[in-house]
Amino acid sequence: MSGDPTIYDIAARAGVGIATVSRVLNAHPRVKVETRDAVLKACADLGFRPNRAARRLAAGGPNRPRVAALAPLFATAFAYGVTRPLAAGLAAAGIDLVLYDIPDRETKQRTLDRLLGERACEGLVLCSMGIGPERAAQFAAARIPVVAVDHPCDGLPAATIDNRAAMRLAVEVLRERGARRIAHLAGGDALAYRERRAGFVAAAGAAAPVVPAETPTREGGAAACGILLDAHPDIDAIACASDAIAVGALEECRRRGLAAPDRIQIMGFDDQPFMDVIGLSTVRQPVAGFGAWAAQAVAALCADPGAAVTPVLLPVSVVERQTTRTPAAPSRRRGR
Amino acid sequence: MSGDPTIYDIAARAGVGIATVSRVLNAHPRVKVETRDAVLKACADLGFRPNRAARRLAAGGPNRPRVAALAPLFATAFAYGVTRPLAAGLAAAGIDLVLYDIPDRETKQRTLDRLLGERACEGLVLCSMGIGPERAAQFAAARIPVVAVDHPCDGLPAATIDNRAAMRLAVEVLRERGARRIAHLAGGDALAYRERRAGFVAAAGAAAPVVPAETPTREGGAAACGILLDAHPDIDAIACASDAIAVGALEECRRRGLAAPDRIQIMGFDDQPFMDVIGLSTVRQPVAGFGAWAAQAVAALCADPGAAVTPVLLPVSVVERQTTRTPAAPSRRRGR
DNA sequence: GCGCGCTATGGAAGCGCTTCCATGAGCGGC
DNA sequence: GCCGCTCATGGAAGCGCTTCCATAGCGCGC
Repeated sequence: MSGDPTIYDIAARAGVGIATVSRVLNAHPRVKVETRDAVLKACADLGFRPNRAARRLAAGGPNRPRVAALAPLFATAFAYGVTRPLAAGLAAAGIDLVLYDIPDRETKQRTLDRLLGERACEGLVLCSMGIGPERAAQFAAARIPVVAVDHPCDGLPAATIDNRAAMRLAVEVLRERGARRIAHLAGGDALAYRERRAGFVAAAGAAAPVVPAETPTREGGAAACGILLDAHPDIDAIACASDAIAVGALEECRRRGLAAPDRIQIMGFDDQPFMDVIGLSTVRQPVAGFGAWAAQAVAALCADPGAAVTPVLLPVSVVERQTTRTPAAPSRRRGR
Repeated sequence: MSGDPTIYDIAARAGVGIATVSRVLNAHPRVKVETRDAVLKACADLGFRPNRAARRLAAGGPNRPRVAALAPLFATAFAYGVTRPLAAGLAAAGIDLVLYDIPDRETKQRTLDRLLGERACEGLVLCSMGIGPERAAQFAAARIPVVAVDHPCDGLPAATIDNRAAMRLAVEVLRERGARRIAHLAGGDALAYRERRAGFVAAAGAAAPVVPAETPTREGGAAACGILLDAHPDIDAIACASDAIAVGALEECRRRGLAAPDRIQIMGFDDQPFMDVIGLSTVRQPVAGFGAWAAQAVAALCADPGAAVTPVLLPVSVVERQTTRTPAAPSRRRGR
């Protein structure tokens, strides 16, 4: 009786057989009320908690394959677009999807540990996050295929966008719309943000101002925009690392009386819901494409661990709205 | 060998013992390469898929309690606010959270069936959805506590808001801001939408126009708003059943050249992210309160099935922004 | 050439539960 | 008052896997 109590402990304490305990726990008829109460009391006394694994094993039932998806589900609306097609694709392949919200690094590690330790899944989708080589090796050893989305990861098949090129495109569009002094509001240390920053520097030159936002949020964007404008009042366009940052910047500009797009143009990144209402021009991410690719890739790998899954680079496009100037030509979108 | 293959089948086919099969599957060292390959080949040939439950049972390890949360995770940003505090509260109680996205009725039933059949959780949180009495009985029989949030459900402890009163409050605020002819853009058949509609009718009178949106989305809102304005051009305020509907209505009004709030006032419901940027006045839901309550309630019930959990009615407040007129008094918010 | 230690492997004992089957007790009808 | 029933219950056999322990084979040193 060291460790958690089992039905044997309950049976002993209630003075009945284990079969009876099982009947009580499963709400079978044909158990005398007093027996039932005695068992229930014993359960309560001992703090009994049936073992899920044992129940499932004994009860039989199908052993459906399961894939876990880790993502910062509620940090932005990014998961909106990714998760739906992922769930749909996996359901079509007869695979269950379990979602884990990963707000921070520590949660990520804990979740991965648990997934590995409990052998809780047959496949893994990593959204907007990477794992180290040791982790990858652990999953390989456990024969659990892993695919990544929105974040490349050494040795893992991944669907990504070319963040550098995307940011270069953003700068190009701003230039074509008449911008002369373009600045960048960068995100944090995450790979995607670093790449966007590198893309900006490549396109706008090392001399162009770059201010990192404390956090990739509206507040962070507003604060960074304030710093930027104080230091470089002549800026006439800002390419931002995310929509949230861009909205913060837009608010800060409005606060200072700088009209967009006439006095200053602003470009976001992501194209989250409602950005069209806000009128933010932005770089649109292929979120649904990420989800669909991940579903297909992980399903293939689950079915056959040796399957060849090709990494893909999904296209982005610039959606021009009210925070950039109207193009001379009639086209409203630029793809790449 | 009827049914799924087991390690015995693999062992037989590869001409080895089951212990060796297990070693291969768990990447133990000390297995000759050729033996390993033979086992792997047998696995591939037979389409072997280890049984998760058996692995966990045999491997031992902790049997952490687990709560499942069902919600339309990605329909709106509602889950943003609910899930975070829910996850945090459960983590503090040592309980794992598993999220299930429920886009439609069928998925709900399928998920509940599976949860019940696989005894996959020790507790359930229902977000924005109800279950029938038979379902509730099934969970009661399985001794799985269920709590509801944002949607009352017979016999289940729930955290809700008073949708009727909330909508009445919205109408009152609009009136105080000078509205004379107030209309309602209703949502669908969901209980919350029906109650909001009833609250509107109670406050505005049976003669006040009500147009149901085909879907509680921007598109649905815009279309319904068009119908409303065609039929009642003299409307000077719209109380909407959701923010999405309100944004659609706002867009439609702009399209028709009706300025908000001067010509027409618009009130949303929810206070989703970015509504402040859009400037939408709206009824704010206590989303974080829902999550926190659910965590505490279900944790208490898991620990002690007999625990007394009191249903709560959480307060809502009206957040006045740019789609309603500036109040004469300096206060910007009204609570209830 | 024999024994030792090491490696690769098989056998078997559970993990905690569900459930089939058997047992015993109580009970109405003849 | 005995027989055949039904009802409540206990015993034991797995569910498919991991892992401890034992065993067989083998190369090496003396």
